[in-house]
Amino acid sequence: MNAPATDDTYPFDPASYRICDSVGYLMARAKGELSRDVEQEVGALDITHAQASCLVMLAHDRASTVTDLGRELNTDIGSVTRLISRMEKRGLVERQRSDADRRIVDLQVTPAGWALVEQLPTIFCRVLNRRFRGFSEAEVAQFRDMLQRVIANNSG
Amino acid sequence: MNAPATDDTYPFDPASYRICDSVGYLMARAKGELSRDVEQEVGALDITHAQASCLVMLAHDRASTVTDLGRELNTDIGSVTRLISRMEKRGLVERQRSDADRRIVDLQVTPAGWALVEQLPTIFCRVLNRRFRGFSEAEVAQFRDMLQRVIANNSG
DNA sequence: CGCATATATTTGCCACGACAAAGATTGCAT
DNA sequence: ATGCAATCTTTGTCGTGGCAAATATATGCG
Repeated sequence: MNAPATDDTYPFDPASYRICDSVGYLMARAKGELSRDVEQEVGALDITHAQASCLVMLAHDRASTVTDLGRELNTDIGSVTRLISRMEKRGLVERQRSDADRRIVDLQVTPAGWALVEQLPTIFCRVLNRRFRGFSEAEVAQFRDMLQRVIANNSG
Repeated sequence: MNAPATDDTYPFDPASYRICDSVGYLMARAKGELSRDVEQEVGALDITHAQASCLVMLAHDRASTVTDLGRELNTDIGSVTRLISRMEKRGLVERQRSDADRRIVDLQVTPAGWALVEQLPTIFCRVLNRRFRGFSEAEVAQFRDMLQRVIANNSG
């Protein structure tokens, strides 16, 4: 009962494909629920999920430029530029042209930004605890591992 | 070794939160990779991932109106309206106001749409087979099950 | 030095998703 | 039958993501 249908389509076969039980569909759905939850929670702080992620990355020194943010968050740099512009307008971050390399614009989280950053881990964990209710620690670890394997399978 | 760190923050704790190994981050990342792959593949047919999903839903009779599509794909109905308009302009679907209930607009896939639909399962499976390389069937089943549990955990 | 190449950022354009408001139609309750 | 609530669709507005072009700066090479 665990035998693959055919060899070179294992384990996914177009002939028996049903979108409703496709892992792809379920991934999109689960990620959508998680995102929606976070969006709602951070909405109380008047920011979006994307803005919250950037704030955390900047605050934890995982990024200091829009290019860094694009790489870490795996999103388009042009989008990040505009996202940062919106946050700058709201006084959450500041731009500063680098003297060492004048192509670079360094980003800093303002005190107003920090006030939000401090609340984010709590919010993220609240959402995760809700969504992963019923998961043992081992299951979460296994889930994380599977996600990393999916991410790693990126060539050919 | 399976004991939770603390009771009410189990298994996610803000104090030890690091975005880089957050399951939320990994979910977003993995889904992003999967989506990007599909986007690239269906791009050859000159449609987007969202359009492909709608076509499949309509073709497999899992939806016949924009409201159906919004519910099944878990996205905003207003977005679907515009998405269908773009597809209608391209001759992939047709709108027909229902006689039985004139509020309803029934959607049909045109022959041009069907020509694309027939190629989609193959494309989806190709992407999945690439991304889930190294997964046993049991692992895929387990992954699917976990995703469904995440999706089901939606109240409080 | 002068020039090609690479890097960092910004901007334009389009597609998409969320939210809210508006318009049309239906159905139910009084 | 009238009127009100519910339902279906569309549209406006905003934030975001992907792609490509434009700009500015840096670096390396002759």
